[in-house]
Amino acid sequence: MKLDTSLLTGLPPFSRLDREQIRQILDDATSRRYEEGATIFQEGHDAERFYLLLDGYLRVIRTTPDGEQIIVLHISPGQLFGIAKALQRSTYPATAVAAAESIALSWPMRLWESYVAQYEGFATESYKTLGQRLGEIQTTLTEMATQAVEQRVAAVLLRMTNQSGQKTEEGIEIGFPVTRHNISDMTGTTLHTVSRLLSAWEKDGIVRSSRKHIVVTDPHALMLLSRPKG
DNA sequence: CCATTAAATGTAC
DNA sequence: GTACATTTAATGG
Repeated sequence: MKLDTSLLTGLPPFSRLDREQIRQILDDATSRRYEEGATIFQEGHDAERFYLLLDGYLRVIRTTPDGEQIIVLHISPGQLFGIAKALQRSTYPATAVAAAESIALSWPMRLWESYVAQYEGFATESYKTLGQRLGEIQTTLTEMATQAVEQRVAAVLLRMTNQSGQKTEEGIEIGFPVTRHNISDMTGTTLHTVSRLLSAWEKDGIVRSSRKHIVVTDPHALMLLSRPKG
């Protein structure tokens, strides 16, 4: 399939490139669709390709030695992922799973160096998003270590609405399917506690939820809940 | 305050 | 009907 150059034109890693350069990059790329729940690549496997998410949402997961899954972060459309080379790694540091049906472009990892060398701004923009992710991971870890469960869950809901929120009549809806179990993986608690919190918040008119689907109807109230005390 | 256990109810395929 | 999501109560650290 011939891909349109408008797919990449506005995106940070390619923002300083002209149409012809983008055309070349797209001709190197493979486009693929992933079902909800499909694994794009696995932690520890050889990093053969790097990716750009065009549509959908991904969960990036790490598995602890005792088999527990931690959701490290989410990837939104327009972001590069699986860029192991930027981390000086030859294997993927985490597993990427499609949280919703998704479409991603990918390139052979050997092109990474050539893009970095050849295209102005590609490296700096990529490292910028990498740095932003590290910051996000760090604040998540700090929250996990210092804040109570209720505050962590509130913070995670807010982060997901910021990353993928879509306005509806009711409020802001998280743009991909999320289960209580997913949220418990993100916050280091249990699905039961998440269920109780969401039920309580629903009664207070802060959220509205159904199966795999959450709408935040009162973001300000959640913001207050994400802060200690209260 | 929160995890665990267990049981019941919903909901999608 | 099966499988999975969600809720709720009970119990204990």
